[in-house]
Amino acid sequence: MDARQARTRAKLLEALLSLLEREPFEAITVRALAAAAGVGYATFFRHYPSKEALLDDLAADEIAELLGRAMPLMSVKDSGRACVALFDFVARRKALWRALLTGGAAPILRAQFIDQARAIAAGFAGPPPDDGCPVDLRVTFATSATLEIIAWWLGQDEAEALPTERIAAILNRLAITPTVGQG
Amino acid sequence: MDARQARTRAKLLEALLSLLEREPFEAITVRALAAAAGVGYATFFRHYPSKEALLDDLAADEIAELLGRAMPLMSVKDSGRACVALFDFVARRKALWRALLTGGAAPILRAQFIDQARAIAAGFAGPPPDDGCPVDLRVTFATSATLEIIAWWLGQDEAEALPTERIAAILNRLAITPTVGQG
DNA sequence: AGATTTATGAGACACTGTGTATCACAAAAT
DNA sequence: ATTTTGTGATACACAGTGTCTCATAAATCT
Repeated sequence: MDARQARTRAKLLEALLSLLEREPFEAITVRALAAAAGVGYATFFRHYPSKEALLDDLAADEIAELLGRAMPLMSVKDSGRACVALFDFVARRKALWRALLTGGAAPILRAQFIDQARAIAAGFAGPPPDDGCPVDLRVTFATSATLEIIAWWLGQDEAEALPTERIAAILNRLAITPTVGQG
Repeated sequence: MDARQARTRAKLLEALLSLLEREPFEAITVRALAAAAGVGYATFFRHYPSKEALLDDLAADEIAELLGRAMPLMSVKDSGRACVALFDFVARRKALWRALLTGGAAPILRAQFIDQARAIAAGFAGPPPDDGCPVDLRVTFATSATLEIIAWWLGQDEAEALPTERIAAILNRLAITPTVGQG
């Protein structure tokens, strides 16, 4: 009887996704979540030990897909293109990412996403420059710029489109160059 | 009878500071806090409506002092110097800032600090460039680089000193220049 | 189809943490 | 010395988590 289990889990994931469009993660109680999924309260704990575990499950899917899209671009020496890929990906579930990345909502997942973005940036930034700085500021910049632009965009109206190509050009010029500064 | 009240509040602030060195903000219960301060549980609520209010109080002091130090430097067109001022300030209470800025510990205060740092950076960055990018990436970079370096340093041993002058030079060259890129 | 697993729904329960109210006591102020 | 006011201790209502039990419905197997 795996079909029923899978269906219940799908209902729970869907319910969380739906509730996240209206309220932050912390404000969602397991009872409300179960009710929204049309599932018994105790049933929830038969599938996930806690609310966070459900979020992790959701995030794992999301991040796995993110990796699948960004990875093929990591060999290309074009940071802007990878950022555009990130934008495109996030755009597909704008409401979800708004809930996840803005506000002090879900620091767990936000930290996960930042780590992921950092790893991607580091991947195609290559070895760090020997400029005496303890952290690779090129990676710092690529990551923070990407996140900041996404955050800005998440706050805009639905209609607003990202000026992705222009941003890509700026990032390519600024952030990921063989050496920091005038290169 | 103001002296007693002030003393109690001081005890509470001190206790929070002390507890933050051992556990994240969320893990600290009001009961433990009151006990650590040698104060009755209900007494806490006579001074602060919630745990967050106490944190806000602590943050307000901290940020006010931060402003007093960084403000005088905002007219100077030297981002590195302001960053060094930030470093020096954070260094005075390393344990506190480690608890506040690292991990997913206290997103509220972390967000406050980031906003503050952003405002400072924007102050001496001047008007944003008209490069079509919706956010001022110079500010983004100055803020994130400063935070990242601080975060790195907070993870180091006590003895480790920040290479402030070198970082200042890098920041001056990279981030806050009249126009983005090759200037 | 009928018997047997197995997931589910409903509700009760213990536990923890928050925030409020009460009362007696101690420390100030007059 | 008396009044005022902050404090400590305790009890309480409330909300949310995670566990448990039991009857029921669904899926699997013969």
